[in-house]
Amino acid sequence: MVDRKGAEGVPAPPWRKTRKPAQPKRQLSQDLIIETGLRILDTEGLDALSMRRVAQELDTGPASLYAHVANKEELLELLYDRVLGEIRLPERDPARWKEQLRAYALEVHRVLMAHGDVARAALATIPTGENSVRAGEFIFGLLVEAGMPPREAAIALDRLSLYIVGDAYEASLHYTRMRAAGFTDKREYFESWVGQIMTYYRALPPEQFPHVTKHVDDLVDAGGEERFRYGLDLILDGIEARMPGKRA
Amino acid sequence: MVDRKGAEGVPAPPWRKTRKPAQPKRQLSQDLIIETGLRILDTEGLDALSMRRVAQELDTGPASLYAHVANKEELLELLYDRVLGEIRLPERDPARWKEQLRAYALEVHRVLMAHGDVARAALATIPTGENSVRAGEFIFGLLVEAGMPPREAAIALDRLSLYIVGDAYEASLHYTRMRAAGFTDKREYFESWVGQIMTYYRALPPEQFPHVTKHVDDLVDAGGEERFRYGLDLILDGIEARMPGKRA
DNA sequence: TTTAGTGGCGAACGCCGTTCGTGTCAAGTA
DNA sequence: TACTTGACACGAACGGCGTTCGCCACTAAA
Repeated sequence: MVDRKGAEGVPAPPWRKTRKPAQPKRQLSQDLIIETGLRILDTEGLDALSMRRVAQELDTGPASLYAHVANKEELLELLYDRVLGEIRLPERDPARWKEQLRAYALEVHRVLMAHGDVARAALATIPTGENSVRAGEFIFGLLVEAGMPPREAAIALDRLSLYIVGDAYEASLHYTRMRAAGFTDKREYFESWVGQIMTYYRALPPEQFPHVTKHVDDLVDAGGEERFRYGLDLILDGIEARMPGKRA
Repeated sequence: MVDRKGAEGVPAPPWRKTRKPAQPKRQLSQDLIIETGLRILDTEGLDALSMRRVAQELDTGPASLYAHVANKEELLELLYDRVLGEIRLPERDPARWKEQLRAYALEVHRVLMAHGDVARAALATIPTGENSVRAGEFIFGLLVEAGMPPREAAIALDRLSLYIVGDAYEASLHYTRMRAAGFTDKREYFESWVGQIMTYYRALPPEQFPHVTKHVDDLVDAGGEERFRYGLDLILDGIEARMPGKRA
């Protein structure tokens, strides 16, 4: 009551707790919470994303968040959909469905990877957000318009999504593990952790595991992007083979 | 020091706490802990699997477990490998590699599903346990002996594993969600939860989402096993197309 | 000026994983 | 037989979590 703008020049008496520094305390809102959550997710990872942490960032207590967000799970869903909002979809062209499907998959993968840990929140969710519906309409429509029976197109969409998110999820686990171990450099982490595994594999009895022991390097090599593309093409080729009108 | 066997006839003074009832207190061991953990995982799900819960089941405090298990993560890895121990592998026959690969995938999937939630622990792990190495040797050897270059076989193995575990993981999330919502019957859950989603989808503006709104039933139908097989065949066909010696 | 209503949030509840220091007892040694 | 030693067991506590309850300060209406 006493702290008014005009009094700013005079220091407040020290016994009066500065309850609210003159600033009008910017309003909480779901949007603000989401943005803050996303920032934490990007810079500190999913494990650091607690309601308390978000509240702290907003200079308040955790209880305040529950007026705008039902619970943590809902917050994660909102975060996921926010991230999905970053994917850009081209004009649909059923004649080039395979090409477009591939580009879409790579785009989603890219976006998920760009937000390190969000995939870990994603897999735990059944997508109902606006942006994920939009993406669903794109893919599903593409396949249907290319001639695939709707039921089959639905399954194909589901499998493709599972693959994309699953891969991103796995990658984010490595990322998390790396951070937990205190590494900041990918190369360092790789050499430390993966090195251990390689040593272990090499120490296995060769008569019992001839192939594994002989090709440790190939097995253990992370090579993320290449692996993702390989599996993606596996799936796309499979879909193509099942597409009616294809030589069949 | 005072409680001796000979004094058993005399009731202990009430102020002396009966520290240890005569029973020799069966020994803790890593194996016992794993079995207990697995039982909890099967009957109550991953969310109920805490160190405290395991300890309670063993009539002790959580601290006691740490003598046999480094931490919770290690316990989960051990649980996962224990479950993998249940998969049965046939004699390897490279001539029938595709058939065997398919059977293997279905077997692993079956075992993971049988232990409801274990897949949720699995995806968070880089497999180093004895049983997972054994499985790896089987698949990898099969592909290599069928003529696939080792590097490619390694990637194929990786992608296939990701798919299997990813699908089981997703299924276990539904399972968990179902339990959390208090349903015990699959049908009930399906109709309640999935029904909501269908209502939501149907309420979307048709001009913006023509395909999704028209085929809600196909999109939302869970149909787990069928979907898994569809994606599996997608992948296997893709691998076959890349197998040297195939017409190619 | 009083009142009613509402959003913000401090404090607390009951969980969690993990650690520390002590208690207990069996086996080995004198 | 008496003592020492070492390994195991574990109560208690630490610092974190998600979530709820009920009060408080404030605004808008009367």
